[in-house]
Amino acid sequence: MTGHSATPGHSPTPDAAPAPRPARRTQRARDPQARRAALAAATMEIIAEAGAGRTTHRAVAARAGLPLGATTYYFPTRDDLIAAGLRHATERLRADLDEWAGRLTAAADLPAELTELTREYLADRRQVRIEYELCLAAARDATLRPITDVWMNGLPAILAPAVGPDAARDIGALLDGVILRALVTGTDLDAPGLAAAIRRLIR
Amino acid sequence: MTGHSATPGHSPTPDAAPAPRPARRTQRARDPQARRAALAAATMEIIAEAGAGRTTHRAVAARAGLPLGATTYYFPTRDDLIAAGLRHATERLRADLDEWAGRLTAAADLPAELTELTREYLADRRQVRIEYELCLAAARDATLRPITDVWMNGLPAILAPAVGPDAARDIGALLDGVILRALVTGTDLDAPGLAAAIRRLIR
DNA sequence: TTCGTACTTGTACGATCGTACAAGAAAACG
DNA sequence: CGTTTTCTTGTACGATCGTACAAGTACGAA
Repeated sequence: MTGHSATPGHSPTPDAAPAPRPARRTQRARDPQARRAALAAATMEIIAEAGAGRTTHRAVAARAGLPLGATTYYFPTRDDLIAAGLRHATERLRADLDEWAGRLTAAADLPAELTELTREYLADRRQVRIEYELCLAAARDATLRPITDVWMNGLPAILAPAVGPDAARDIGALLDGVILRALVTGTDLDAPGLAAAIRRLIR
Repeated sequence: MTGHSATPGHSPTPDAAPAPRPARRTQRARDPQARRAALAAATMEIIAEAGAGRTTHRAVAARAGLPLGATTYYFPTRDDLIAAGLRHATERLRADLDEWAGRLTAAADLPAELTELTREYLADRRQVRIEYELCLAAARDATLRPITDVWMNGLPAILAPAVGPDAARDIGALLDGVILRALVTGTDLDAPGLAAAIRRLIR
């Protein structure tokens, strides 16, 4: 994070001499809800790129194109900021899972369809990284655990009606591991191998 | 990381006035190799507790009971420090895996023994956290990937002779996922469920 | 023993951080 | 309309960071 580009249009000299004539200030149109969402989305991106531990108010502000004060107004502490970014990521995951539920219930060959969905999920490694960043953050900070509920139980809940609760849980764990390995090695998914493993777990 | 305890016995006033009389300085006995190892071990601990992104030279120095300059002498940049900590963690993992290999080849019931080993591995959550911290760091920085080799291929290599390469890989991924889920939820392992899943993956 | 190298330690500098806050502008409300 | 509240923005402060370095000590080679 050496030398992050300056936020355009803001104070050119942060710690300068106090100007006795403040003059007029321009503000943009207000939309607090959208602003909060934009900040959460920007935070999510920074977490994916730099990691939760290296995510700062200033980096988020620069990414969102907003002044520093905007981040601290909506998320006063760094913990607030991180939590918002992670929560935003799980909301996106929830949306993905809704699509998964639809395609899986309509699929003739469930293991094949699940494998294909995994392949598509792996296309955006940045998104995947955040999920694991969330896991690590939750492992360290128990107050974040409610956010991980979607991640932990989302897929098993979808699969359980079709394959039973035990197999659903096993497949969920298997997918977590497979995705993690693809993430670390940077390699593509071994689709036939995954489909075969899923079939074995079903029975 | 607010208010980390001061390193004992060192400079009481870091940025003080320059003393014209430096007086005598005491140094402890030298053992560069041991020092490097102690620093790597301390780094590993800090990574487990604070995360790789929040690991600093100063925190490591304080943990090791050494002056700041000791950390920057052996690991000049932060990246060097993190890499050393992660490498140290994989060396410890390698030692664990050697024990795993012995017990697994001697086991009458491989799935049961593997489940028991996993249960024991989960006893030290700090160690587990580092492994996943390593995964995330490697996912972001490709130069760290060689360090992850033990983690990725260690267990499958042990299992392959007994169950074949495909099942070995699947079981490795399943275990990664199961461990991750236990880490995040903070719950204990579902031993019977895991053993059953392993058996299904073997055939 | 002398010398050179490797190591130790304390200190320093500039950058960046979390967080706080005052001054103003928009919107909500009466 | 005026007032109150909410939001915006720029700026500031003290702490901590990565990194560099000079001065000094231990130790192996000669």
